[in-house]
Amino acid sequence: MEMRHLRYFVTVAEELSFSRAAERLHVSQPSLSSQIKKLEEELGVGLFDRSRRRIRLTDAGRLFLEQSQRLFADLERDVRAVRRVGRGEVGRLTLGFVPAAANDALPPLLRAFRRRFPDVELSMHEMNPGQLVDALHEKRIDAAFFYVPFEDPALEFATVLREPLVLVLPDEHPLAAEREVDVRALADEPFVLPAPYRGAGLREKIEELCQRSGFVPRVVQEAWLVQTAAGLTASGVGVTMVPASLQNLQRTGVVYKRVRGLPAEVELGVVWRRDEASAVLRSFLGVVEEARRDDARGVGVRVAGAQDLTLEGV
Amino acid sequence: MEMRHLRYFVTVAEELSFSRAAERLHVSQPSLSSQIKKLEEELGVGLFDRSRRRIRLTDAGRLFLEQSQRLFADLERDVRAVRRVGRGEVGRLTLGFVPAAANDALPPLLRAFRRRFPDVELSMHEMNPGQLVDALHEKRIDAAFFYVPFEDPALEFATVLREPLVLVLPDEHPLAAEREVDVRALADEPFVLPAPYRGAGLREKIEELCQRSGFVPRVVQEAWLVQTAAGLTASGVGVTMVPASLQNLQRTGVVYKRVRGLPAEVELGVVWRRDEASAVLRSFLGVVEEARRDDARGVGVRVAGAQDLTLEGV
DNA sequence: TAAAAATACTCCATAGGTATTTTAT
DNA sequence: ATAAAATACCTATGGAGTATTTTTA
Repeated sequence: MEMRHLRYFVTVAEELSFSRAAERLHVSQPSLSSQIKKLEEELGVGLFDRSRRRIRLTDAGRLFLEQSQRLFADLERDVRAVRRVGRGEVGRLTLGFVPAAANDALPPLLRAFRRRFPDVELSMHEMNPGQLVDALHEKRIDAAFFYVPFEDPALEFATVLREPLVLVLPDEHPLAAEREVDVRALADEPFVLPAPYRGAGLREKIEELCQRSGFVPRVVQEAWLVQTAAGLTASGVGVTMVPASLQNLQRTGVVYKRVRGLPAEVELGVVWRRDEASAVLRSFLGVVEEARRDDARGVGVRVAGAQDLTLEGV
Repeated sequence: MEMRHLRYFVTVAEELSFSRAAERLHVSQPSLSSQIKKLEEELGVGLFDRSRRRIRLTDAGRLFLEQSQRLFADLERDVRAVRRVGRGEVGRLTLGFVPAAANDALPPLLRAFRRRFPDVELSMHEMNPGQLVDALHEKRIDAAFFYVPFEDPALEFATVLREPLVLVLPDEHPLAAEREVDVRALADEPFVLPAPYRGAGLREKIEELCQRSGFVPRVVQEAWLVQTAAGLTASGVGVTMVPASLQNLQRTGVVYKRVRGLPAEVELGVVWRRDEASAVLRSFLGVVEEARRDDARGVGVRVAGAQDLTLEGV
């Protein structure tokens, strides 16, 4: 039995006329007759009573009409649902992120995604960068937000937010009086920095930037959260560096300073499995990409804005 | 979209291999690939992830697999139900009958029908012959039991039970002493008979039989039920004639006598609309026909049996 | 390199069309 | 007599086959 047979049958049953049904179906009346006959033969059941001039449904035909109509309704609903899943409009997306991402980058992205894809269930998981990489490999999460670049043959990334690092000093530190601090002044300072996570954390980015400025930071203390690092700085353990957006945490006892001569910025990225084909993930990456393009109008604006706010704000 | 596409898709999804699925479906692998591709194009949705050596279902494919499997299960169930209706194994059958039929003919027929077609709902309606004919024409009932032959171009009938008429006499009637009564002795007797119903009742049969014996019965009283007629006979209003099976109503005050020279029997028949094609009715008529054939082994046995029971019993 | 899917083409089964007959009112 | 469905026969679309290439592990 083919769908065609059901389509033809339903139309004839609705019209109670082969000729009219044939017209509606854009086929000839004999073709229609022949197909209905085949259907009846396959079912072994007469569906129409042709003994009178005007055909009528048999009891079996009446039942089959109901069932076929329900089948088509179900099928249409099903196809719609499948198409939505295919377009990544429904489903589940599991995201991991480092706490710093939740501060500035994530909220507008999630808001935009929720608005465009309200039927995707979001599941958010805060972890450290090492855990994020493992979770990606083990498919416990679909995408992760942490600091990039991060090289892994199985993973792919895109930059979400680019921002400069700012120096965090105890407020009674000698350099706290300066408007800007030269990077070379930091060579002998004791540093509080995040722990390294096989290349996936902020620690590696900061060390690399310092190295490009000609020194290796002397780490006296490690802290997982940048907030903790700032707290330790306030208590005088050492200086630290945080992404500019973290200045929003108006912590007392510290001052934020732009660093003159620090050559680059850190990039928060979204990372996913290269071979992942999930439509929901594609939807999400689409939203990320679009947000990135909107911001591109002012990479400057946004980054500078954050930076300015920073430097003036504290 | 055709059923073939769904069948093919389900098989590939179950096997997770085009080659194995093609084997199971008895088609070549390229045909299968091409049909699946068409399906994906029509849906606008990728159903399989072919990027790895072993194909996998996409999220949309996984959903579509579930839905297609459910569709096939539904369809199979539906077809089974339609076939049952087509064979007249389920449905509703509305029967009408004259009270006399309920006495002897109907119970074994209904019992046989119920056993063979337990899922047909039976609805029984007791009426007089005129009402039965109207109910048939107006399609309020599917078949009726009353005395035949009955000529109506729209109706068809079959004999269910053939039985002789027996004479009912008040027990102190002069003829009550005889073993058999000669039909000519009845020419001047006052008769209590059922009312005429446009040819559909017992009245016409009895009158016809008497006429063949050379007299017109003098009807002094009409009674709808033969039971009533027998009651009136007991109170001396007149004599009557009833089908032999009615003697089972061992009424006091009357005696039943075989009539010598009465040329024929009356036939209880089942009557239905000639153009009625209902499978349930066909089922019922099939059971009736089979019972008739079973009895045929002894039309004699049954009729004679009833007759003997009659004549000895009272 | 080997196994599996995709592509290129060829063929034929059958859905569909045209002309006509049959049927029911 | 007429409108509608069935029948007979022909056409051609597209499903299926064979041979081959492409892809992935």
